[in-house]
Amino acid sequence: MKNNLVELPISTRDGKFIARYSENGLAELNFPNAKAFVAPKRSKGGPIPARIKNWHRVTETALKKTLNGKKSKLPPLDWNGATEFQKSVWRQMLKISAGKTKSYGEISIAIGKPKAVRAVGGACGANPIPVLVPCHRILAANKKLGGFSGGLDWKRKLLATEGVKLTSA
DNA sequence: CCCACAAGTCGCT
DNA sequence: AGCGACTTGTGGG
Repeated sequence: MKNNLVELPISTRDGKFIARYSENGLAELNFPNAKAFVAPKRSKGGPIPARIKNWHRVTETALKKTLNGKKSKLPPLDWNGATEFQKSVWRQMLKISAGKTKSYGEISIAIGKPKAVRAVGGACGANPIPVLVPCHRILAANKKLGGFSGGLDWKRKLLATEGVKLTSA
């Protein structure tokens, strides 16, 4: 498997995100995780293909708008290697509009496997593109916050920005 | 209210 | 093959 991903930073008021692009589109987006943060080494000397620059521009706009609770056009997403199950889950998440939420249970029903709630949680955690693929809009059954692999702080902040009310916790 | 348990699916060891 | 993961519903103390 070739790992020719191009890394590009995106500076926002919430920190610097790292976007990774493959030949097919946006493959990964990372939170400005202060600790595990590694300075992006943009494709060793190689020039960045024009289409990637173009995607990056779209990604940057989309990310900033999303951080402001607005929806926006997304760049092509490269779900390379993902299983059909995961893609189904992520597709459902993309349908959630800003300010709205769904539960893991609702997602599992939407993909025709009402009992696969736990698997949905797993797929969520495996989501390589947080924020743009709104895994943060997925709440536990009774509108509880649930968990978030990118850090609960982010989930809270993102939901607060979108005006979502949480039942508790 | 809090704890324990089981169930469907994926990915890592 | 076994276990944990961003869960959920049920049962008991």
